[in-house]
Amino acid sequence: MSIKSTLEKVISEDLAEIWSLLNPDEKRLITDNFEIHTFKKNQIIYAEKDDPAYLWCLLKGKVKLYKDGIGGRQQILRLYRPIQYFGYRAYFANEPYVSSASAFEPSTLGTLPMALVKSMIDNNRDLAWFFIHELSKNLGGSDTKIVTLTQKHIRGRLAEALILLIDNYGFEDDGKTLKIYMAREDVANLSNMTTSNAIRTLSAFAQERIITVDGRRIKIVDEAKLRQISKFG
Amino acid sequence: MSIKSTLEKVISEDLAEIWSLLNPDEKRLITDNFEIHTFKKNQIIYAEKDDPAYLWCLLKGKVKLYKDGIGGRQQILRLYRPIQYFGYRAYFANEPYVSSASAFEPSTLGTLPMALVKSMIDNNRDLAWFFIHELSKNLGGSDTKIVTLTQKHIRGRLAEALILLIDNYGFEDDGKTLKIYMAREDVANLSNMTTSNAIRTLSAFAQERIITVDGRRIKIVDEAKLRQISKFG
DNA sequence: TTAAAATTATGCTTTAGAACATGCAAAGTT
DNA sequence: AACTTTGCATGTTCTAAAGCATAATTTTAA
Repeated sequence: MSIKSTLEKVISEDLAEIWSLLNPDEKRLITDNFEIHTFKKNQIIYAEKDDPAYLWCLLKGKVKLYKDGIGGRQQILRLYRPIQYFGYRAYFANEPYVSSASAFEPSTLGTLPMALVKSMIDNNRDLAWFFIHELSKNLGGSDTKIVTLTQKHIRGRLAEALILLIDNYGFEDDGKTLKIYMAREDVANLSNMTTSNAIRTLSAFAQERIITVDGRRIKIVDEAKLRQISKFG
Repeated sequence: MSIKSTLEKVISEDLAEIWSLLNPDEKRLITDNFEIHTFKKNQIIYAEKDDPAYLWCLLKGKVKLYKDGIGGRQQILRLYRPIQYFGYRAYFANEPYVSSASAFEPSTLGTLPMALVKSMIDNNRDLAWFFIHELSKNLGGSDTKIVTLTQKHIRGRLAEALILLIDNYGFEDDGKTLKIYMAREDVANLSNMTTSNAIRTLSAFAQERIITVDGRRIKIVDEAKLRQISKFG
């Protein structure tokens, strides 16, 4: 398939959520300015303190948004799956990025210049509402995360992280195996704990028959128990 | 002064930031639907899980946005001063409140029905941008808070909280005394620590001549040192 | 294929900060 | 004035989780 036809296919099929909000002129503007980029596993898409210039659209693969903290400790803030948009917050806030984005696995992304997005929002109230809604959802999520990450104990935080992975990436065809295969270190960075404790606590959950672990393959055996631990334990 | 003229004065003078974005019809809509409410010290304005119905505008006093966590532990998420707006996020996200708001001291607030705000955003792109900008700033702040509250040590967290108080409420005329007088428990709830540790660490800072403490009156003696502690130690 | 590096797994030690207890002092209340 | 409540201060104990060390396993590279 030619690059041109791939682009049109990608844009018309995969951008569905935003695409349906646009008129023909706007659609034209997008196809003319949309650029496809590919990233290798662990490749950085943008970094904290960079100036935001593009709206990023994840078309294929998985992306993590994270923040580097003290002593190399990293906190994963959000996970993205196709088709989701990110990278716009800092532009709207008129400030540099406060977090970084990198590809979890080989990924394909599209970009649109934020200046273009801005002018389209000016002329399309649905698009404005799309971003108001996204920002509002994310803000509620971050506010909640502040409390859970600071107040829940290790088991509760890990259980919550596993549930987040279920909700974000779902299961393989067996309906049990998590459709994401991440290093223990990333599990730790998601749950605000050290790698050692992520390993220890995963082992404990396996011993308790809540999950099974085979390398990076995690099967959820007792999701109800997991939700209970997340809520209380 | 009559209630009516007070209302007009309040609206035209104090709502400046949003007011200037509106046309005469919109201004009329606001004056007709704006309601003034007063709250006593520590009175709850709205609570987590309530359904959001109003845009709140703080006209006088101080308000804290907080979330109740585990074992009665409370995390203060944001502080408001006149003239600032809040209470709209949950409505835009189409979900119940995930946090509560209460008056720090006797306060005056105004409300506008969110349905009205929504229709005004539909017809006023500047108003849409106002909220996109606010939400984006707040989201960046919350994402940053996730990392500082989970990774910084007690002294760093307290130093950061004090700096937040400086930035939010500033100083009395002497240029040193914090213009907010909060219980040690609230200082603790702002910095993710126990009341005991807030007391201890404030005492330590006083001993080190970084601040002086006289009851709830806190004087910032060495702001540079405070910023240094916030950044590193 | 072998070597090197990274990742996973576990045991042991240390520690930051929570939990608890107690004493004072200030400020209302009767 | 006596009593009660509330908030501040400080010392002591306890524990969840970090830090460290080491080994086994897996992955990558040469």
